[in-house]
Amino acid sequence: MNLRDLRYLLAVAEHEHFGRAARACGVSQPTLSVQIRKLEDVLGVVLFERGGKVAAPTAACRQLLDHARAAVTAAEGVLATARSLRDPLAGRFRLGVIPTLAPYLLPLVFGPLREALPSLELEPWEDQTAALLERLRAHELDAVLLATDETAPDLMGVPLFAEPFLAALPPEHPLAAREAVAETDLARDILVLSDGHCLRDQALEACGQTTALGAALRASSLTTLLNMVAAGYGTTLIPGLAAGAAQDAGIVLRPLTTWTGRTIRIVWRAHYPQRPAAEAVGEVIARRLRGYTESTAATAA
Amino acid sequence: MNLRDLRYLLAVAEHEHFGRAARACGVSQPTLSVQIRKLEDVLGVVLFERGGKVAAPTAACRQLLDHARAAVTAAEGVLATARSLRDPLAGRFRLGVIPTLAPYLLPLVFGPLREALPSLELEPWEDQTAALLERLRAHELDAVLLATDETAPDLMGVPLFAEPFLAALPPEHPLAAREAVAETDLARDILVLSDGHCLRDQALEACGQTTALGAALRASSLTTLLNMVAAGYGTTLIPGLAAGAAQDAGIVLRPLTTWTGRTIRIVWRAHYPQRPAAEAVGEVIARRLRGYTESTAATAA
DNA sequence: GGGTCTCGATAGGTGACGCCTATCGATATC
DNA sequence: GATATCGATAGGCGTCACCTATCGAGACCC
Repeated sequence: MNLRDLRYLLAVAEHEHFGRAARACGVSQPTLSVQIRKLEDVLGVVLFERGGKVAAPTAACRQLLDHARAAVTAAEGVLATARSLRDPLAGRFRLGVIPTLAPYLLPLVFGPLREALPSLELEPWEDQTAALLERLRAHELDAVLLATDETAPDLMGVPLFAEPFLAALPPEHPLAAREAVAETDLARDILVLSDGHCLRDQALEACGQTTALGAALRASSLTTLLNMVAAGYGTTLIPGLAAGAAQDAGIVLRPLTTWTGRTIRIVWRAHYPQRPAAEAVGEVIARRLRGYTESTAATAA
Repeated sequence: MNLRDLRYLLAVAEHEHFGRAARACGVSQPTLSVQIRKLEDVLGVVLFERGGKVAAPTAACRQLLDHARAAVTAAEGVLATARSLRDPLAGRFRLGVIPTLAPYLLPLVFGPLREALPSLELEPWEDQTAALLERLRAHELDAVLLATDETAPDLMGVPLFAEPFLAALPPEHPLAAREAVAETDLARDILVLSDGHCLRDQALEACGQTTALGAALRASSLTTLLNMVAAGYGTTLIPGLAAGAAQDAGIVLRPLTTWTGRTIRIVWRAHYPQRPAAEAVGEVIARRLRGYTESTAATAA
């Protein structure tokens, strides 16, 4: 049994006439006769009483019509839904973003994304790199924004923009008097985020060390870290996009004497079929941040 | 797009694996790969993300699954319903019966019919011959029980039993003293049913006349007629199966000197596809009435 | 790190079947 | 009785779903 057969069944039942039903179906009358006959054989039920003025649906046929109609309607639902899903730049797009980037980047790019990709429903998800990659591989995210460089054979991605690090100092800190700060100068009293944040490792590496002040001071969020710096507990490196938040917290920012920073990439599964969507999202973000990267690079120079 | 394609779609989505889904569908893995690929082309949507450990349904695919499931379920509903309707001796059977027969025959045959054809839901419909034939031709009845002999090219039927006529007399009527009554003796004061009842014409014909007592006395039902006879307004001919009711009304019954009666037939449309059901119903009625016809014939003789 | 296994895609061949046109037989209509 | 209509049948044809065999990519494992 076939969807086509059911369509034929419905047509003949509606027109009560093989010829007209055939015309409605766009086939010849013999075709319809044969197919209905086969359907009757398959079902083991006589569907129409022929020979009178009309081809009258039998009682059995009438009992089947509702099911047949439901099947045809559902099948058309498949086609209609598929048509509405056809645009790869439409639908839900779950984007993972690391916590040291999300609060500062998303407000900048939400507007441009909505404007450039109006049918794409962006659903941000904030988590640390490892968790994001796990969810990405589990098909629970469509793409992620990362600040690390590692590659994997099952993933691919493109860099979007370079984000400089800035020295964050309490106003009364001796280094605050300088125009620019050397990373190694921060090493003495640098505060870092807790384990799992990629920014933690990057800040430590920039300062040329692998341990920082006591674990008790490890902040679990960048906001906490900024507040701790503002309170005079130490210094830190913050990503450039967080500059506004840092200044709001009463922190002095200084560029580093040699440019240091991280590169933000968008990453997706190698087999991800909606690659155009991921690339489009990345493109919008990169375009929005293009001017920013150049200006901060100029400031740091 | 095809029901088969939707079944394949559901299978792959469920197993998240082409090979296992193919085994579940009873086809080879290449078949499934090709068909899914074609379905993706038709829908314009990528359904599965291949290449990882599993063939993961895409977001678009998941949105289509409900529709696909509904279509497949409805199609299976068609098959299941058809299976339950396959027995031609099952289902609703609308049987038209003339009013001078129905009240006396149906109580006799209901039991045997239910016993012999337990899956047949008998739905009686009582009306006069012309109305019954109209409904029969309009497919609103499956068969009718008639007492007339006319045939039509679009109808067919078989005789079931012969029903004798009996003279119905008021107890004080002069003819009540005789063993048997001649039809012509009844002619003087015979009462008949109103227009449209076949029994009216048959009674008049048996008496060799075309008009009866004044139109005002024409009864619209056999029960009324019997009550009028019992009240002494005149005589009449009644069909044998109504004998019990007539005696209950206090009427004297006498056989006719020469056998006279009507033949009850079951009639259906020539193209009626459930002919076996009609024949089976007729057969049960005929068998139930076989002894009856012989015994009354003996009585009359 | 090269052999092995698994998975899905591809190639080529085959049979089934849905479709067509032409025609028939039956029935209704004039 | 001639004509028109309706559904069934016959014969031919092209598509397509299916198969087996094979490939290429990726994971796994001594």
